[in-house]
Amino acid sequence: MRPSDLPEIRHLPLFSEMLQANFEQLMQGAYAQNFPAGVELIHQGDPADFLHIVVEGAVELFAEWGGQSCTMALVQPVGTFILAACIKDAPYLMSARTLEKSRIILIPAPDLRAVFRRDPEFAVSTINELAGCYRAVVRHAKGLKLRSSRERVAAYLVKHLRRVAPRQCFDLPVEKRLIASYLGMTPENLSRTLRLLEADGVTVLGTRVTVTDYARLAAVAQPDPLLDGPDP
Amino acid sequence: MRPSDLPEIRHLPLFSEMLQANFEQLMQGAYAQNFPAGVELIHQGDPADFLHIVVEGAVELFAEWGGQSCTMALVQPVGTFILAACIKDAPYLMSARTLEKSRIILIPAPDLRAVFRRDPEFAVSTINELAGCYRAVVRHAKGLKLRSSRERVAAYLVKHLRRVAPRQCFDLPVEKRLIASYLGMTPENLSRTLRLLEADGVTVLGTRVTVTDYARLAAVAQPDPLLDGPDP
DNA sequence: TCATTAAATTGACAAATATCAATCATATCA
DNA sequence: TGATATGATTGATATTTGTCAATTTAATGA
Repeated sequence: MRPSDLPEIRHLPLFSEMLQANFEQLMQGAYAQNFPAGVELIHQGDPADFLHIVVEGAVELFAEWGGQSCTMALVQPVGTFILAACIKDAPYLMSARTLEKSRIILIPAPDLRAVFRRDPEFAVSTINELAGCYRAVVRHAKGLKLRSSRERVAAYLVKHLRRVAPRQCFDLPVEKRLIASYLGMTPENLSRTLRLLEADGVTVLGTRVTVTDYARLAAVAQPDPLLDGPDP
Repeated sequence: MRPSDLPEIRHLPLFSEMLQANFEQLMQGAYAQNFPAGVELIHQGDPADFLHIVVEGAVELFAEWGGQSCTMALVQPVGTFILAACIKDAPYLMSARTLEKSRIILIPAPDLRAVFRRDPEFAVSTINELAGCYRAVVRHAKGLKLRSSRERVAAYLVKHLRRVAPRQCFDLPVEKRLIASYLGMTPENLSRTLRLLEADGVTVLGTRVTVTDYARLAAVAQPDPLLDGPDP
């Protein structure tokens, strides 16, 4: 574990409120590992051994069934994943792979479970973290069921325009095939949809997204905090 | 609050481990209410005031956007809902309505938040409850993205055959239009799909489902605990 | 730099799913 | 019990989305 990792982790909402002694103990059992891009960190169905924290790089959470695969979430620094499986001591529901060269902190699941039994502040933080994760998946499921693929794409663009940059343009954070999979559609369908959205005030050239008419795009997306998350 | 309500609630995993004193305090602020069928208990977007517990009847959680609506979950006795919104003190992501005459216990959200800060056992139970809810939605989202509607219907039947009754037949727990909405399809599509599944060892007459060839149906559904939940 | 691989795009087509309308069945209630 | 409303089913059709194949574009590494 690198000394510079600690403050970053300590500042995560999940760890910021707990007692220093407990944090130190948690970190004592933890270790860091560097992975190249494209490494499968965990495989769905395996027993949950470690809470994972992405310190550098990017990780894709994906799911497989019947020979297919789909992206479920993207974790970027500094973020944790598969907390719920660790807590329930249950098999992972999702697999995870690095999208780029990544640095991951691993905290043994039993340590985690032991500490939140002792440290009420950490328990409260865990509760808040889980509640947040739950709400994020509910929003995602709502989007899948209530919006058409065109609306999902528009909403994705609006969301990133507001979050990543308040300006008229931004770069897509990952490959389009991942975005397509995350949005529950094929790459071909995404490609065509982006082309069609040019009539609604947005142009995509490579990874560069330029919004020429926000109102028009928003009219397609109908952004809603109950589907897209809170405004900031 | 009826005296007979208490033991039932106390036996819920969420409340079974906490100190009696804290349970009593929680129940002191709580109250019960009886509702006829078809009442909207909560509306998405409203601030989260109360944790809801269904003691009798049945409640549908649904979501709305752009003039459409879809079923997200079904809560039956004895079960809780919208815990996450209460914890985060955030707007409800889903609306809820009674499907039949129902008896609901309401626990003020601030009481809830106060008690799990004091009672570590309750905090741990809350963590487990939330982790379970999270995993349930993840499984639901996986099903929506990875399975076709035919496969979702088959999986739904297999799941209920194993859960509700180990025998060859059972009754659908709710109206077909709700099942369709829950599975992310139209009632017409569900109707046709059920007819087509007759070639795969299942017959549906009204609400009665009869499975004549489990192996065949299971071959369509490819049941998987990572999508359908644990076996029991 | 070029060669090689992977991703993105495009077109033609097929399949899945939704929509609309009509009918049938079922439940509810006066 | 019969009248009425609601849900379920069915057929015809439109729309959406996926699949397959071919090509272009971009990224990567020797």
